[in-house]
Amino acid sequence: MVDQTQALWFSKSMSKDLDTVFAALADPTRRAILAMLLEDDMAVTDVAEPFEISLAAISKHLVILTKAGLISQEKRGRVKWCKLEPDALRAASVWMQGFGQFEPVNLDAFERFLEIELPATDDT
Amino acid sequence: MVDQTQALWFSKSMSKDLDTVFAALADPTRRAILAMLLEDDMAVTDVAEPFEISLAAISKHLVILTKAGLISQEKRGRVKWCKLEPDALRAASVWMQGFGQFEPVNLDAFERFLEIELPATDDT
DNA sequence: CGTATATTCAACCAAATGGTTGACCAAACT
DNA sequence: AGTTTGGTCAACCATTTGGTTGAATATACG
Repeated sequence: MVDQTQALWFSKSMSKDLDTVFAALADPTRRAILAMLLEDDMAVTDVAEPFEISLAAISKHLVILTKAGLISQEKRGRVKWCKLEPDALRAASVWMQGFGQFEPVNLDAFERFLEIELPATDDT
Repeated sequence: MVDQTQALWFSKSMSKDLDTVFAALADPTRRAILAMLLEDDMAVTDVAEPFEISLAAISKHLVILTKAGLISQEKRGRVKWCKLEPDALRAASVWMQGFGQFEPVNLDAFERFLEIELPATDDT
């Protein structure tokens, strides 16, 4: 039933983390923003420019991405710069990789994999 | 590695795919269900058993997971069996890998895994 | 047959989401 | 100083989401 492996991905902090990260990634506008930031850091106005929605809407998206830890924002002068923080994707990536190894035989390997990878990711 | 996947992120169908997959993963109940199905196929009632919400709510979650392609459901007799479909996670994994500028934790192992698994693409 | 079991459906509800607009504040440029 | 620029805030709106309940539909069992 519920074994030790599951305790890791059911842990409260981890689960809340994954909630916000996956929810942030579920919106195409936000994924597009992340893709833009992959090329370079950008000011909020420049992030908003290619989209047809209002600047305020983009600002909200950026807040969501920031809360998910997927980007960081630093204000220099009156300009707020947005920077990709790909580390936040690691927890989600690790979680997802567990489902790739679908064969029950590989479950032990996944368990070991989690124990190695998770401590480097989440220590809040 | 980045430019190869780049075309994928912007394609409309892919984007809609990612919408539904990431949205499905954003709910802790649904992730818990996936984790349960990792161990074995299960009937809807058995999936619902450890949760405190109603069976109907679980049934809805299973519909969402099915639409995202993350599970499949097969009705045998009056029992509907739920089966994990980890292939659906692959698209999301690949998308996330594009942001893999961050120091690869163990993503090279994941890449090798992808190369092994990708040709064995089974249809639903 | 009648009844229990497995699952979904339909109607409803509260809360969250993604968007708008206009007011607002702080920094920069004349 | 006054005005433009960069960005957020607040109030609103429509839609979606995640949950409930009770009725409905199969399928199995005795």
